[in-house]
Amino acid sequence: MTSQIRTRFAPSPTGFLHVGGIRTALFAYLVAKQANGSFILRIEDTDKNREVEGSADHIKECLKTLGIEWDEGLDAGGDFGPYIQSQRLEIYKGWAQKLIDAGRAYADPYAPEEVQAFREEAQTNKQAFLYRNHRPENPPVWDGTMPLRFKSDPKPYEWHDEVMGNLHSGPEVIDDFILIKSDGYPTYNFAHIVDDSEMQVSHVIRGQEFISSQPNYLNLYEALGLEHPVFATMPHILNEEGNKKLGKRDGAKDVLDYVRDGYLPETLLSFIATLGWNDGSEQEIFTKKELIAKFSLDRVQKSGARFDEKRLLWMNGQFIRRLSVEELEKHIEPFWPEAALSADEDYRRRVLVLVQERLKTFADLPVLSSYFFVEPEPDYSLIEGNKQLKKLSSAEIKNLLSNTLQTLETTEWNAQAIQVSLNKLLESTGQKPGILFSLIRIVTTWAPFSPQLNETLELLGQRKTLERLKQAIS
RNA sequence: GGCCCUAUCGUCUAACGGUUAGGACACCAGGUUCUCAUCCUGGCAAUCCGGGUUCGAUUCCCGGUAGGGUCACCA
Repeated sequence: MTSQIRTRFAPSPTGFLHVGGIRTALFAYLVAKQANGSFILRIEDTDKNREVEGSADHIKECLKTLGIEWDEGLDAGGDFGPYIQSQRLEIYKGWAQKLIDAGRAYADPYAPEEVQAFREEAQTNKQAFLYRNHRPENPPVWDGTMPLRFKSDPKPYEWHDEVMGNLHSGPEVIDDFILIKSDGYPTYNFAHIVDDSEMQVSHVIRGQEFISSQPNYLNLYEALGLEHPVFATMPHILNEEGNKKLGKRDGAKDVLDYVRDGYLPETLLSFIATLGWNDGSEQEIFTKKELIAKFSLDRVQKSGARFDEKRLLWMNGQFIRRLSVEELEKHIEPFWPEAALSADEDYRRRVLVLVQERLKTFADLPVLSSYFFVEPEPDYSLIEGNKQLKKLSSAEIKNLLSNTLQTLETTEWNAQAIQVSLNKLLESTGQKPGILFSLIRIVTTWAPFSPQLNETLELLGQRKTLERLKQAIS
């Protein structure tokens, strides 16, 4: 008998997937993969009011984009389907009937307003609300039109959590929660336990918001006669201010937005994994392969971590620099400036090589490369704003540029020869590189920054270089 | 308010009783014959507070404080 590791990611289709959700998915994925187990994708669509059209597809796309692939569940099949909760209603009813038969579930006869009144009363008394304080003595037979509640058996619990360690609670947190709503759909509290059991999930990995209902789940597992899986609770990812969990309102972005903004999926993976986890070494950046090999739940931080975009940006630069030209070309495809699209492929590749180490995100490409493809608009503020150049008279500038023009006209056009010529110019004009090179750089690119001068000119080509010099002189 | 969880540089974190409390991001300064970026060097910067336990506490215990979660016919 093998005890296979089976983890799942079970989002509800209520909108986009932000980094917090992705991290939970990633960790569940890593736990499964490193043990040669299965990672399951299940959709928890038991709240039809909150359901957002198309979110399931979107969730799938996010996971695929980041390379978090599921072995079982949506689109992947498996022996424990269906993997969409709304298609499993009969299964939940079956389990619910068992509880009714065992006297562990009963119909909730109150009108919503009545329950609300109980709740407010508790609030007034500054107490936590417990439905079971109002448990009806002779509940009606459940006919499906009323909510079905769990008849709990309050008691203290101690349990282990792979991330949080040993946790405990008193009987006062156990309550008669709803198993099946009056619309016939099960609640998360009921459905996930049934599903995890039926799907033989070995590790339940989820966010911190469920930690306080854990004792209730434990109580239900007992009533159902089920062994509970291993639990692992992930701390929240906090917003930039660090004062609450990351959510849409804090401008939490869709993971795919980061990809659209020029971040590599690999960066996102490494960044998200190291938000609250490290392997104990001083390694800062991990590939997916390394994560699968090195990840462990017991090294996940217990406290929430803030999402630091600066670090993400740095990390993306690191990943971009590791890319081969071919990989870079593939990823950067959608980011080329308009004018580059008609340019020669080989030429574009050479531009890429030149700017690669300057890219923090792919979105930086246009600023970094446009002057290779279109004639730049002269921007004299670049000269006037330069501490050294602004001291020169326009006659002096023209003179320097004329000398440059003359020299470069007879220069063999490769980076090395260009550098030799530039060095000669330094000597003949008696100028410092800070003046001469800056000047040439500016009038040939009209950009605030560019790669090394000789390489820039080489790639720009002799014809364009000379043209731009002439234009600057006239 | 009840219950639960958490607490190391600004940020992400390392140190499972003994370290000058380490690394990374960010920031600052310098270097790489020009800019920007990269890269290199250096700098700034932390154990929430108070009690214990101990020869010795970032580490263990207790109490504060602060932050977070939860108390739905949401997940």
